[in-house]
Amino acid sequence: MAEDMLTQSIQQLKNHKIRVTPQRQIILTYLVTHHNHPSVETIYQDLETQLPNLSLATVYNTLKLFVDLGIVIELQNGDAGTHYDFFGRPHYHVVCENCGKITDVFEPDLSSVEVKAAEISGYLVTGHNMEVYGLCPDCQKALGVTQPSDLKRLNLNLSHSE
Amino acid sequence: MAEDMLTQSIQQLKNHKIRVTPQRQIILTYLVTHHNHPSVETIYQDLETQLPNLSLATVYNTLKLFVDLGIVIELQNGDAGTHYDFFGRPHYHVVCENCGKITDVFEPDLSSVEVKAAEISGYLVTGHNMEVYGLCPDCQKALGVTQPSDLKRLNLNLSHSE
DNA sequence: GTAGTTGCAAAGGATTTGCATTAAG
DNA sequence: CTTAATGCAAATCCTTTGCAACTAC
Repeated sequence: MAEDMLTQSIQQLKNHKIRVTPQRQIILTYLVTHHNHPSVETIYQDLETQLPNLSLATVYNTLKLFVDLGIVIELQNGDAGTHYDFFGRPHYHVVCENCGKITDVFEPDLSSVEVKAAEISGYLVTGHNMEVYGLCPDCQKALGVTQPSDLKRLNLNLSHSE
Repeated sequence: MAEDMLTQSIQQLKNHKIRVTPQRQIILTYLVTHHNHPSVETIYQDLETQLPNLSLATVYNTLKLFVDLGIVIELQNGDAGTHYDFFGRPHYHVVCENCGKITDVFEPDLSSVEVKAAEISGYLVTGHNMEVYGLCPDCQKALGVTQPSDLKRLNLNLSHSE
């Protein structure tokens, strides 16, 4: 399964006549096997044992390449940098506005929204990115928030909280 | 209508005991009356006649404040900086991957996705942000692309184009 | 062999911060 | 008055770039 995704993505590189370097294979493998929505820095640190001379610039370049190919998508969670996620199956994300945690959600399918958006806007639609914001279960407990009205008590930098 | 939105947003500042300074009023008015999805730099330049001593830092601070209050949302379009949009009525955006243009779409309502995401993830959901990617009508013409299969001919940095 | 990639360091650019000054309530 | 907000400049941090050395094909 993860193997398939990896093989398929490498084939995609070959189709585009993009060289399959060890760096690209290792970063790709990392992304296929980790669902932790890593930042560039996280990927860089996690791979330093496997690739001692790996350059941050290479991580940046490689991720940009993967994003352009549609293999990987970019995410923001309110922290400083950009996070990345292998996009083998369409899904979207729920982001915790308190701790920045990102959770995958595979339902419902939002392709109908793409169709509708194309009709209304006249764009030739190629994809989408959905982010839902909220408080993750852990932060709800930690903050003593269990219903929407509790949010008003908080002086957090929570967006969308009226 | 635009007046209402402005009054309502200013009331929101007062409710939060946030001072209603001329800078905040002018930036808010700008956002309520412009649907051009401006960057910080654009806002800064457009307001320099009205507020000769306006500081870029104030624009940044003010926008961050408005985002935290949920009055305004942030958008990325692939260009360098962040863009902003007054969020008086829920809507989402279609972004051109070639020229960066951003178009508002007010249908369909996606609140049901929030509900579903909350059920699945256990988050207390407060909002969402949907971005649909594609080629705007102008860029379709300019590039001679009229159907999805034409995208394969392009060597552009288009994400999601396989 | 040769064009595309890498690693490194330096450069670039968006955003934030510190602090004295100003002004909202 | 009191405290938050502003403006300015410097600082910070993420990301990109230039270029010589290297390597996938």
